[in-house]
Amino acid sequence: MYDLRVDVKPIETCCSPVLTAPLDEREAEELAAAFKVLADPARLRLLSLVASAPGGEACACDLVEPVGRSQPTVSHHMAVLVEAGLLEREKRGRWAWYRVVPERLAVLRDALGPGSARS
Amino acid sequence: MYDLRVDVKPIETCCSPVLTAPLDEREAEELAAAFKVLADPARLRLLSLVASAPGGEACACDLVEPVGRSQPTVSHHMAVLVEAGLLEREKRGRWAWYRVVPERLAVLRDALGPGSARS
DNA sequence: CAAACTGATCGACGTATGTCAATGTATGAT
DNA sequence: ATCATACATTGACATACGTCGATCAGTTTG
Repeated sequence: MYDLRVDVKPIETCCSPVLTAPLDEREAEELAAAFKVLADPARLRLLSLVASAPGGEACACDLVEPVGRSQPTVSHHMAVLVEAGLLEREKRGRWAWYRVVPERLAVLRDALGPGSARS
Repeated sequence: MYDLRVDVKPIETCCSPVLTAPLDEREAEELAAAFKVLADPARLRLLSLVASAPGGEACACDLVEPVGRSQPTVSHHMAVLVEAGLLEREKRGRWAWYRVVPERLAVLRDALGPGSARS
């Protein structure tokens, strides 16, 4: 069950904070599906690799080696991240370039509660 | 593999933001394990039920029916949440009372990036 | 002590998921 | 056209995980 299109369209429309009110089953399933995407080491590493790449974008060809997985596995995870709205893919020639969608991460962060008191 | 004690002791010591620098395999595994705990609808509902309970605490006996799972399943999920440091358990007589540990959730939220600009 | 109740543990089962090798499919170069 | 490259897709496999029924353990009441 990899149909993790967690409502990628309305990027602000999701998930009241977990601590505010009891979630119903539907809300909980959506939020859980979103967190499931982040609940894998390879995907977290790929996400952070793209995020910290020069220019904010990274070529898939530069991800396979640092993440230590096979090329098909990387391709699989990138597809999951794109489908979840956390990454954008742009194909240039025979290369695939990825960029993070920070607003999407922000939605998940906000679901964990009110903004933190950062120093 | 339910050994999800994601370093429950040093509650502030975890996980540089995903977008800041590339995560190594170890960091990624820890963060992924933490998110995995949140990546289940039943656990999210239990968490939100406890969070929004009067007095900030809830008895396990009041969670089984609203979450729509069997008693053993609820007990299992509560154990996972406690082990991850997201909940505290206190046994009173034959009842088990749970309280959320907001600092723990804050750590995960911060891992998703800098504090958001809430309106 | 016996009975009742709350919650934890165990065992089993079905499904989901991460991984890779093999293969397919565009795109660019010779 | 032919070949090489970059990435996606497929198939298979092992493991992880959510779920429940049955049972166990501790506590309170009669």
